[in-house]
Amino acid sequence: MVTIYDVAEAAGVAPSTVSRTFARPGRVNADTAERIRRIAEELGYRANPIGQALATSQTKLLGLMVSDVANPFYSQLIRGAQLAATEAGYELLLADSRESGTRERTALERLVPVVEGFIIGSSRMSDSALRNVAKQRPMVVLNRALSDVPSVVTDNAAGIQAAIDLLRDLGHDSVTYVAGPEASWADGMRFRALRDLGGRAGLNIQKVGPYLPTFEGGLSASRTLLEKLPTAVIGYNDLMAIGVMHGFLREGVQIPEQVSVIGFDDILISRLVLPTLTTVAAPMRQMGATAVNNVVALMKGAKHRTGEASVMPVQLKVRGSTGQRRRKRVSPALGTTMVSGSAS
Amino acid sequence: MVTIYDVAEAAGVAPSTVSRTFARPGRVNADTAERIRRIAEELGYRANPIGQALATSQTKLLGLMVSDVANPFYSQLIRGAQLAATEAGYELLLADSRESGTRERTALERLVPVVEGFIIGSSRMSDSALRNVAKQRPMVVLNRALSDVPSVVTDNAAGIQAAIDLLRDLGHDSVTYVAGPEASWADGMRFRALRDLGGRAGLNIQKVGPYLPTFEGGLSASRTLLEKLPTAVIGYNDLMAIGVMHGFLREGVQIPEQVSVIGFDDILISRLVLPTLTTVAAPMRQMGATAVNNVVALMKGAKHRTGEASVMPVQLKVRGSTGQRRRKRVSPALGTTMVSGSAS
DNA sequence: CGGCGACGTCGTAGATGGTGACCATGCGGG
DNA sequence: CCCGCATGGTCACCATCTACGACGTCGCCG
Repeated sequence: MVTIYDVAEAAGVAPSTVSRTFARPGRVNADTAERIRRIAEELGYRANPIGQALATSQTKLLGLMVSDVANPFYSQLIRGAQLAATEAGYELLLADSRESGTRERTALERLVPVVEGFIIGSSRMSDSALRNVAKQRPMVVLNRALSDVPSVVTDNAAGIQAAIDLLRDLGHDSVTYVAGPEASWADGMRFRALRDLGGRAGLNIQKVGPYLPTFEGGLSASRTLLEKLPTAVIGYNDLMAIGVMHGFLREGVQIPEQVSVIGFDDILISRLVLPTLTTVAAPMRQMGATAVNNVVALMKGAKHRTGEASVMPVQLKVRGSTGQRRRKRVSPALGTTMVSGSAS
Repeated sequence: MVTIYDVAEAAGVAPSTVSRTFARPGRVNADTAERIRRIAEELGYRANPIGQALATSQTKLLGLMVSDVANPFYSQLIRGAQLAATEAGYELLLADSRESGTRERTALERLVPVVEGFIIGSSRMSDSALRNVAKQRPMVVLNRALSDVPSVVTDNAAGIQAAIDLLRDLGHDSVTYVAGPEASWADGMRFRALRDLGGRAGLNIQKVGPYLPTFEGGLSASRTLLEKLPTAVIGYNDLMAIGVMHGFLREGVQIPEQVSVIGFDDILISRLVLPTLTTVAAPMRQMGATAVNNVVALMKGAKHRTGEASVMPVQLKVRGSTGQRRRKRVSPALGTTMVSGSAS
């Protein structure tokens, strides 16, 4: 490893001068700077980020904690965060809690001293633990509202409302929610919104779960659901909704003829399965970017206004998994009907 | 931040003693160590990884470069690498080249000084550039054989052979390969294996591409393919194969009745689309773990034997996207037939 | 019983690579 | 003549590790 000392010696200047030519150009004579730069180039000098980190306590590293890297839900989010981070001159340190609050905690403990700030996507930790971590470093949480801690969330209520409107228009009068992880804030939000808004709309709301927020989780849920055979199901996320669909199809239950299914997130697969999945889409990419930009702003000293969260708009993508209610009695209060959506 | 100096002062010992109690237990009296540990605990002391890194040049960080985080192909690989890394006491620094050799290079430049070793999945850089990087740090490449540089690859030839056998058994006499990125080593391997082994088996081999190794890439490819209407298609990876299938289905081409489609990797989606995708499965998780274990071994001083690569076995998963050839003339040389596989 | 060496324990000091506050020098202008 | 500025050197500091050496104790051997 060639250091500033090597360059300094070769150039006949003091180490600090070499440091300055890179760390604060302009602070050193243009000619000398040029010469030093050339010699550094010849010697193949690269500033050692660790030395810099120790001296300036800037690692140029941002942490991103996800609950499951393999979950396609995070694909675009990570991508968006990546882009924004690179843009801001930061590298992303990715950690995976694998749906466990404990693992999340230990991973965090290793991350925190190394990164300048971080983002926690779908935390499985308690509010207080989270608040505690936030005291140590600038941080932004995703899919969770937490006073005192800046957050980026999707408009769950709006998504649920759109889903309710669609289902009512299709003649449904009851909906079963397939719950994801109990520790997930978004899960609670979605179910409560469904219960409240759905109740207000005269819908009968049921709930099964919790299940793992994966395809397998949805598959398990379908076994329970097969006994009740609801006419409409809303899943915590797309992967689960798809698991439910597969469980139904495997048993000969027709979708959307017998059961309508709606998911959350609009991951790529939702457009690839058959029937294609109706889902509440969130701008994941922007979400990741917004989160990164918010931490960076925080690191630059921006103050977080308590209770304020970035709310990302959602959009209901009506596809092939939802359709007119056909089974059993016809709902007395029938809304305006619409064609069984199979468009994208 | 509480440092060893704070602990040392509180315990009435020299800083070096505190350092030793944590860095090399046993080198300090058991009682003193106990006392220091207790005081450190009380003060909430955590060793600063950056100071440690500077002094020992051990960052406990491993780099993992992928060509696209959003590609589900990497999901299980990343997961496997994660687990193995944690197991070995390392953290994973994930970088994304977004299918660009240039981005890969610059990202690498930022990673290299920080990590102790790294893994490059599906590199888009040249062999020489790669060899150059390998000189700086222990590294393992994935899906690429490179003398002098340890690598972990899947048995592409065996996978292709299995695909060929299946297609011949189903009565096919020509196969079109849908190529992925030109810079992908695996792509070249797969096509060459298909050309050579396929030729030997009396198959007529065509090729279209290159296309992006994504769903969209496969969709584009399908537009070209629709003109030729081959009876059998092998895609560079599952995502492309699924893209091709969708392109075909959208135009009313039936799968597998009119065209058989085979992919590579066996990503989750392959089991979820309809028809389910026949594909060459690789043990991605083990691959990630093996790669990590290999770098770690390398870092510990293990010597790499030139030309030697870890070859992961593959397995052909026959599903619903392949079937008996029906269109046009019947092949003169008909192998042993087998039922149109719709099993898992 | 005295002396010497080995060993266990811990402190001192320097090293890691880079930064930045402070200071010294020299020059030009008012 | 003095002031200010541009420039570059000196040195302390960031948090931790470690080679070396000091010191005391113990045991062994003469």
